[in-house]
Amino acid sequence: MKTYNTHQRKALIDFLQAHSKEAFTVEEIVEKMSGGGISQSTAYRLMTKLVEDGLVHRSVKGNSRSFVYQYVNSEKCDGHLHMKCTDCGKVYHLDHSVTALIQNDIKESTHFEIDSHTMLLGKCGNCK
Amino acid sequence: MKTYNTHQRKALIDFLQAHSKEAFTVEEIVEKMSGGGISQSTAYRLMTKLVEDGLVHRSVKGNSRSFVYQYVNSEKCDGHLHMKCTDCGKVYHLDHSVTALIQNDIKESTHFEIDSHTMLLGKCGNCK
DNA sequence: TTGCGTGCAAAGGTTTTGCATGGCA
DNA sequence: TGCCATGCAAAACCTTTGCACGCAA
Repeated sequence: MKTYNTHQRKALIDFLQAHSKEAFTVEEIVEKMSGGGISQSTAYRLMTKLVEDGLVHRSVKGNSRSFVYQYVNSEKCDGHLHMKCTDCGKVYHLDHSVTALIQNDIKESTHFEIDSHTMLLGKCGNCK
Repeated sequence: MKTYNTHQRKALIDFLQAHSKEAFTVEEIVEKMSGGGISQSTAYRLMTKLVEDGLVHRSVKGNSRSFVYQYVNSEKCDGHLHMKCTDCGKVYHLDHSVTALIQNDIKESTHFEIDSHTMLLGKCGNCK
């Protein structure tokens, strides 16, 4: 199955990369990309693929039954921990230094080696 | 607002407690409780309350847009983090002191408050 | 007896899909 | 030119809600 590099696909990836510190619903993406011209169904179809490819992370938005998407290239995320806000779904990256600090705390007391796929859950500064 | 201890409520909690190592969709719960006689709408309404009350944990089922529910009384798990070995699957509990250390590390650098539902992934001392 | 809880069926919101058309390689 | 991607609208899916009745306290 070939994958065409269409205008919509390029525009969507550009948008997500440019706002990689935010998490959006598909509705928001379509709205904010109104200049980029992408339909809702295409957006849904592309998001599914991007999630499968590990370029985008999907999480539940608050207590709703909709999802938010965020550009989080899993290849580039090795070596540091991530935190996900259980309210807004946004994913944050922890510094390597803090990651190392935590890994050491745990290793010293338990001999357990946490890996960086761990997603720390909680509430971010904006949602508290 | 009073809370009546109805037959349906009792039966639902009994069921979830008895299967606290499994996670179910509401559909599955209604089906498996067919003897217990609970309607889907009541099940949804009760699950919402039990999640709010911290007796039940809700998570997304795979890639679907439905949720699974599991009895995980947060009172008994609060205050410390959990680690799951990706090799043997065993879940370990971190000491309060180490938990606090980690929570502080993160809070100081990011204002993010991690909660104890977080499951730290990695390899335990036995599996390395 | 009071008023919250329940069940049914209908509504609601989000995501997926069928089909004809468009456009990349 | 061949075939995947797109857009539209309709369908599907899961969950929530309105309403009348039932039942716990």
